[in-house]
Amino acid sequence: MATWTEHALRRLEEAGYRRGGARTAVVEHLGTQACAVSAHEVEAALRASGRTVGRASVYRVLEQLEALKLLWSLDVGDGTTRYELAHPSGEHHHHLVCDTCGAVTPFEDAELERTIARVSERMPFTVDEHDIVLHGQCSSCS
Amino acid sequence: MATWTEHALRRLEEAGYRRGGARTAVVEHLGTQACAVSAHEVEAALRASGRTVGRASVYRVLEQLEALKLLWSLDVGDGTTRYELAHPSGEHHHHLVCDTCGAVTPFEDAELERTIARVSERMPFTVDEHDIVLHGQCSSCS
DNA sequence: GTTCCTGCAAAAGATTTGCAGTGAC
DNA sequence: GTCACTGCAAATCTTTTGCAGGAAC
Repeated sequence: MATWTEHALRRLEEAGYRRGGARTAVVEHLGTQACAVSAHEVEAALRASGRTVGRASVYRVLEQLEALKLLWSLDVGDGTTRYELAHPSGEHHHHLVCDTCGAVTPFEDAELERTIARVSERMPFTVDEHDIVLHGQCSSCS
Repeated sequence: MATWTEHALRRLEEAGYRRGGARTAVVEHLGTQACAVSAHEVEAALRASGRTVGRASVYRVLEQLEALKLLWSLDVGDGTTRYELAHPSGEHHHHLVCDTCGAVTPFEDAELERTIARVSERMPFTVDEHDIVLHGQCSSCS
C-alpha cells in the first residue's frame, strides 16, 4: 500500500523540491493524522516528539502541500486554518463541530457526495472542492 | 414587510440591550447587505458613509448579533470571518468561492437543503447550522 | 445616578516575510 | 559552488480586551 506520506514525498520531488529535513518531518507527521490539524498542532506535536521544526517552516510546508493539492484546507470557525490529507483515491470526509466544546468529528455520507456532485454541475463555476461543516452540539454537550 | 433591520432591533431590545448609536448604525448597514460581509467591510462602509464606528464596536455588535442568532458566521478561507443575515423565515443560501479572484457568489439549492436535513438527522449530534462552501474557478477566471 | 455603550489604544493570536546561515545536489 | 531550505525574529493582519468618558434609562 502506498501511504499518503510516500505519495506526497514523491510528488514533492517531481515538483522539483529538494529533500529538506524539516519538510520531510512535517510530511511524515501529517501522514499519521486521521483528521484535520492546524499548523500549531503540527508544530507542537513535532516539538513533543523531539523533532522541533520552526514555525515558519511548518506554515511554508503546509502552503506547498496545499498548492500541490496534497492537502485541503478548511476552517471550522475557531480562528485557525486546518489541513486535511488529500488522498489520491479522492476519498474524503466532512466535519461536525460542537460549538460548545469545540470537538471536531469527521463523517462521511455517500448520499451527500452524490448531491454535491449534481449541484456542482449546475453551477456557472468549475468546482474543484467542497467544504461542508455541520455546527451544533455533540452528544456530551447537548 | 418586516425588514431584517427592524426584526433585529426588536430582538436586541427584547434581549435587554439599550439603544446605542453605534449598534443601530451597524444593524442598519447590515440590513442592506445581500451576502456575507466581514467586520472590516462593515467598518469601511460605515466610515465611507460618514458614520464612523470604532472597530471594536463593530466586532462587539457582530458578536452580539451572532449570539442572538440574527447572523450566521462563515469562513470562505480568506482569513476573515464573514457574517450573513439570518432571516427569520429560515431562508438562506450557500457560497461559491473563486480561488483565483476571490469572488464570493451566493447560491441556493433545494435538493441540497433536503439532503443536508436528512444527513443531519443521522448524526449523533444536534445540528443547528450547516456551512457549505464550493471552491473553484468562476466563469471569468476559468 | 447607575449601568450600559463606545472609541481608543494596547494586547493577543495566527500567519507571513526578511534575512543570514546551512544543506542538498 | 549555486540555489534551495531552514530557523529566528520582526512584521502584518484579524480579532479581543482594558479602560475611561459619554449616553441611555
